[in-house]
Amino acid sequence: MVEGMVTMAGAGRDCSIANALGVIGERWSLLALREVLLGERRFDQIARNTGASRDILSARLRTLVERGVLAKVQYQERPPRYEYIPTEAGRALRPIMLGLMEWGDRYVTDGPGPTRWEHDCGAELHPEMVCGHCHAPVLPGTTRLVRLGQVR
Amino acid sequence: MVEGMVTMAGAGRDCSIANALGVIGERWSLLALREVLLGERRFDQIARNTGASRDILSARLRTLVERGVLAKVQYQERPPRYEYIPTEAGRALRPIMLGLMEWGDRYVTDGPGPTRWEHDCGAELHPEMVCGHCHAPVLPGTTRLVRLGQVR
DNA sequence: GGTGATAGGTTGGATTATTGGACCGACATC
DNA sequence: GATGTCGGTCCAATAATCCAACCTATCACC
Repeated sequence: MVEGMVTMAGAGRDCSIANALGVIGERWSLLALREVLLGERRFDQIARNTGASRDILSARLRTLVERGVLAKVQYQERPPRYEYIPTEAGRALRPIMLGLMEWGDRYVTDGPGPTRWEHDCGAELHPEMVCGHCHAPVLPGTTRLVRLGQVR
Repeated sequence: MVEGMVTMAGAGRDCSIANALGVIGERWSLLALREVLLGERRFDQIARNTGASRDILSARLRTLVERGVLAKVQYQERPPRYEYIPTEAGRALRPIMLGLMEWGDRYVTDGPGPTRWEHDCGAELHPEMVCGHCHAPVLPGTTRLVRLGQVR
């Protein structure tokens, strides 16, 4: 009844990746969020643009609201109409979406990427992950594991 | 028989995020990849550390190999034993995993993150997404949509 | 020779999730 | 009055997932 993904917390490594996926890892969740971040905030439009069936989308939006990724706001009375807007946590997923897009463009999608962004600097956007402190790229050899979550 | 996720390509917006999720978006796929990137490359160990059931994990690893994210390499004969190692595409997902970890630490996990990394510069790793060209942070107001995938 | 451990799965049966489509109430517009 | 929009819910059929048990093969030990 709750959500299947929740059972995931019961075993495996204690890990924020697993915890994050417990919130946004179910099918359609990220695609719904993609639409909201693109500015599509109405149920019907999100349904059309993702291809999700309406009842699953309804369930996903509900969990995303419960978990604080989206907020559901009434924008008119009579008849009551709602829109979904991203919370701070939702907006914080934007870099991850762009990272996924970059990865998909490079390793999955044939031909040029169907969606393209330009940065303020004028260049086509190809995001890169850097250390928040020294701003050097985060490459495999440049990090050291300090502490690892235990397997429960 | 193929994979449920594949049907996703049939509708919705033409989008590399959706395409990427078609490869790595199923449950357990990213957690299996997490273990491989942490250096756990044997089936039993991945099963224990993720908490996935063995048959599902077996299916997920097979798709990840088919799709070029992992490679399955025999490391001994008699009895034949295999290990899973990341391909270039798999290693390219490391920044996304770190981004997910950062997001989970901040918005989902209670208390301090269970897993922590240190960068070469000496600081605890808090990755950040920047423009690959000018190296400025990718903030919501600093990008412009040039082209958007069509809804099919 | 027998027992147990390790490795990498497969099989079966029960439980859940997902799907597409139909349907609904409250309007608004033609 | 008919049709359309919006934000969903409900339904039956299908598909995926889960867990436990089992299997094959080898090695180590006694």
